[in-house]
Amino acid sequence: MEEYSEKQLSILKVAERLFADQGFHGTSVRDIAQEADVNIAMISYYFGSKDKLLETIFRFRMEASRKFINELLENDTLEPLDKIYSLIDRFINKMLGEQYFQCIMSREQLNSQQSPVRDLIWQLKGEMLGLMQPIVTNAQEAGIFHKDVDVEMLMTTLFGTIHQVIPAQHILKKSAPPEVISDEDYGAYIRNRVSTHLKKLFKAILTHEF
Amino acid sequence: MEEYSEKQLSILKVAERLFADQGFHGTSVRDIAQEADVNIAMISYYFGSKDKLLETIFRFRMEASRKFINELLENDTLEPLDKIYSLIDRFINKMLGEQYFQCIMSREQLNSQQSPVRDLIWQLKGEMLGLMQPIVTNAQEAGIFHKDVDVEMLMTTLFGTIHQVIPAQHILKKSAPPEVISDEDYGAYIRNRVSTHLKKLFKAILTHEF
DNA sequence: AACAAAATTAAACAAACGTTTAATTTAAAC
DNA sequence: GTTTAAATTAAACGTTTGTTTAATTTTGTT
Repeated sequence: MEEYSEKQLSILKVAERLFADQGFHGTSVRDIAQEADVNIAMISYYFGSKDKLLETIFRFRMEASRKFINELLENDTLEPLDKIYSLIDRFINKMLGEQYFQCIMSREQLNSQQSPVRDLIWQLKGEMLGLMQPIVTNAQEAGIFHKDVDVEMLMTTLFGTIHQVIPAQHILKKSAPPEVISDEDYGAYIRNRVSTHLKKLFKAILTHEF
Repeated sequence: MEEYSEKQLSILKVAERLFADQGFHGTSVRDIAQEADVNIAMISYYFGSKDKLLETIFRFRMEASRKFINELLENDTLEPLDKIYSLIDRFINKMLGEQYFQCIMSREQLNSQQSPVRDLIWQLKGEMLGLMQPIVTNAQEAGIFHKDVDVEMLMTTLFGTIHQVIPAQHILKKSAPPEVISDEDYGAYIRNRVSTHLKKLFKAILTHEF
């Protein structure tokens, strides 16, 4: 909807990184202003307050997530399992492509007192579930997937695994083959590793004979 | 090692809850002092500083986790899959039994700059992996489990799923049968649901024919 | 009872916080 | 070129922050 100037975007970008690295309360508006190379007052001037700044980051990313979800709905020709595979890969790419924001989400979803940000998070998660649920259900009714699968928990595993991968990358990195050197190589290595793992996991539980 | 007085324990308990609910920087020592019904100065007097207080909480819980790991090592008579099942259940009980602390861990592991607390977290995670790795590897060599399983990622899924369940409980609650009313009922319901899900998941990926 | 050590308190500390003010510069419109 | 609005600044605002001080109370020991 709204558009942001370069200066506003640079504030949003810096704030997102710092909130991710140090937490919302661990980051001061002076930190943000300094790293974004703007006057402190500009943050209130543009966004109203520090809280509103966080909210802006969320609305900004969430809008993109909505688009993302709608795009996923258009994969209607694939078979159920391939749909799931496609969904997994897109989720991984999306979430690992905006790791700073995902860090903020990981943090904010833990806050006990409700807030606009908290509501946005669970709203989005609901929509994600609403995306996956019918794919699985349809395949279950068609006899392709098993009946006794807890889709809500499967979604939890999907989110949880990726969210756990983000801070664990420096550990997972150690198992990478020696030819993985550059940051790009490394990003591709992680994506592939998570993708392979999750696809196996989902295929196994959705189609395995018990 | 050290023992703590009732007053100290009450501070630790309150601080753990508040850190979990509002984050470390989102909680003031005045908040803690007030809820624990002690003078503000007592926190510095007992623990040195707010940072040291957090570190104390971590050392306190980690010591228990070490014991927990060592107990797990004694299940040597079970078959591989049952070992895994036992491990899953114990992890769930342990982690859902100290949800406040797990919230703090979820948050702290995201911090980019290293700290004593951060080191402790990854140290413990390494030990957890060292616990699971040989169980799977032995079973793989015995031909009971599949070869192509990424144990490190499996551990990531285990942690990630449970860590994701903690803040998602108010959502997962909605699917509970009507006879689940009390907090205890509800705790048991969640534990069982997560347990069932993770066991299916692990069994499927470890023993499924691809 | 007298003393020493530990525990507890209210008050004060400087530093950092988010936000606002009022003055100034830049840009746009006429 | 003048006028008006928007953007930008440095400085100050009043709180709140974590921590310390110094005085007092409690506790334990002889």
